[in-house]
Amino acid sequence: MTANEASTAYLDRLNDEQRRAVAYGAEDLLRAPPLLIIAGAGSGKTATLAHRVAHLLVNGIDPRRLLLLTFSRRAAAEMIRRVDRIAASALRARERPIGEALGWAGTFHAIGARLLREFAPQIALEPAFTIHDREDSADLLNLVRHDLGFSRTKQRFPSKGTCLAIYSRTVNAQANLAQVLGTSFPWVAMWEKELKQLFAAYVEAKQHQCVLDYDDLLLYWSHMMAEGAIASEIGRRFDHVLVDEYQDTNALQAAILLALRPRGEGLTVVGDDAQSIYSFRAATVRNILDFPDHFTPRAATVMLERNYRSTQPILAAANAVIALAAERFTKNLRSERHGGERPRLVSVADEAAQAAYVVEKVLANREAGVALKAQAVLFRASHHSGPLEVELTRRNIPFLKFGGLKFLEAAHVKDMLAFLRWAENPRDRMAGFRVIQLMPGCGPATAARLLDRITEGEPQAELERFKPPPAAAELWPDFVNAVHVLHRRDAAWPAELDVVMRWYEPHLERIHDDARVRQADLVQLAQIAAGYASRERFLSELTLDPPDATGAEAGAPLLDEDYLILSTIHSAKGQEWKSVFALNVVDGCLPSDLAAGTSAEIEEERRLLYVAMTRAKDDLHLIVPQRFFMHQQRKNGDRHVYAARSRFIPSDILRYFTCGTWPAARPGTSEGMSASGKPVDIGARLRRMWG
DNA sequence: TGTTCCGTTCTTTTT
DNA sequence: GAACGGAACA
Repeated sequence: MTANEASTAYLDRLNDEQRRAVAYGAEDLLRAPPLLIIAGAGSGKTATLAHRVAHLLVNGIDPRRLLLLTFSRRAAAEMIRRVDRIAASALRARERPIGEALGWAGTFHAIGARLLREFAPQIALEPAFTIHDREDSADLLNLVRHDLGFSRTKQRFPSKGTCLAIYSRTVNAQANLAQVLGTSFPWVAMWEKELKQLFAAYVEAKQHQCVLDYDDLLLYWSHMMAEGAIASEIGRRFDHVLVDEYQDTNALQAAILLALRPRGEGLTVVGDDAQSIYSFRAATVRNILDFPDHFTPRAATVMLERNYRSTQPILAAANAVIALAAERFTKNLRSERHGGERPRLVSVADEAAQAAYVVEKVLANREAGVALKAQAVLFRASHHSGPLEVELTRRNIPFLKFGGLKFLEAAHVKDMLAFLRWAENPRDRMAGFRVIQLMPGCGPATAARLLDRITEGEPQAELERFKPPPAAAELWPDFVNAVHVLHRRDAAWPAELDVVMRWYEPHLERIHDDARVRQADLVQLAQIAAGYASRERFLSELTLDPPDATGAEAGAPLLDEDYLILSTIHSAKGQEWKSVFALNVVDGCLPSDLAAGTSAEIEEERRLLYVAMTRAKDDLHLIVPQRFFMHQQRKNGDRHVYAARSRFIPSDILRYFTCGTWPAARPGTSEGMSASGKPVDIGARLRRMWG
């Protein structure tokens, strides 16, 4: 079908700038010059990108020749859904959803993994490689650190987590170690020589074990793109490459992209520098700023500055917050939605009162017809929602929490996955190391000894021949048997998971007192597993796209029900809700005092608050607990800390907010609810005199 | 020699 | 609340 037969009514729904972005390069869509779209919060960014994709498809671009790089799997799925809808209205007589044929949509890491498996033979890589998540990588690094004797140094050597962070930043920022230590980790700079040695040994260990970590997926891909023949083969596969959330990509990802489209033809990137919140992952705003100048002639830029999401007062407050940023590149957004109330800045006594406030307002909203799903509670760190979760559970309010992935980090889930990964790749030493130590009486030394034998000899024979410690003798045959069943692939997928589960059950009960609770997680794991075609797909995709939400009741699928959204601000990116509550808008939480080191870090925290505020459509509440609980204060132990309103909301922008305390001091005021018998908080009033 | 247990330390955000 | 390191125990 050609464009002439298709309806272009979808273009009429867009504003001028959006339409320009969507139809850019119309003269010759196969050689469209590079395009940068700067899309402010709520400016219809996703819609614009989806329209551009649909527009390309409607105009005859083959969906299989389109590469769509998104920030998360969720974003990719949403994009495909929208493209389908738009294309459907344009191509009336279509047979099946055209978006489904968009085979190449996903994160940089997921696409990298897929290309690497395919091109493995050409780059001397074992195609059955397994992928280490962050914890696995840190554990392996720790083992290597031990072997090199760095765990027994006189002065304290950086922890495994710090080592991994240094390694990761060096790789992703494409910088050298000394540079990274100097700017980001000055307190461990004296270990440069040892770190270099450690990383060399780490790389060797990974290669020996046929495992790749997250960074390797990009690093191998990038090196593969340096090989002219392979690079042009991969580049030729795609007519168009579109990248979402470009402000949160790093130097390595930019290098891959440029290698993929050296002249920029068919390249579209979308982002907003005011929403860059991933510099801790080495993302750099330079990618988006320098993009136009990478090409001759320069890439075209389209700015989307009309906000369709938030009411004018909400946007005015958000603009006021971001206007105080030290450095900005985009102008203030204009709201297309007039009327509405100013956002509320609410003082509450402590975190318990904060939870009570949220629950009360959320329920009131629901009474007024706003579904729970249309309301979200956002916070800086995953554990900030703890007291609220308790309160929601107590009052039987269902919720879904995004961010702070605890499901895959739970020991029992990791145990099961390690068993599967070890079967998939017997050289994956970390997996085997973990599994063997589940047997009673087997510690690190026994596990290492057995793994050495397995690597040297015939794995199955060595496993049978091995003389286990007395404590493990009884359970040993079952163990050997389970390993063999999986290794020989006697049971089909996902039945293999049952085999592992049957083997694991007695160990679960022996190791954990709360085995029953954990058992429920494993049932959920089995449900997830059933959705994947093979063991290999399950393992890779679970590592790269972990389930990002956890519910109140483990396992209960909440699909049709209504539920409140809880989310870290990071995980809330790209989303919107009618009502938004931001927790702990106090110094120490936002900005987090862990990120208050450099001014660049502070600026990123400011953008975080901006991102949180711009998620709201109609109704926004920023909550300021006067007192909150801190764990393990240095020397003094746990204690309550008196907090101040976030420095990102100084007095001179308070006029953009409706300020108040809750519960209200006197009945009959605008906030007046349940003031029954509460003491009048004179102190709070006095503080407000200066607020 | 290797495992388990106990006390101490530190706790962000995520592919 | 878990993760690490050292000490007691098999």
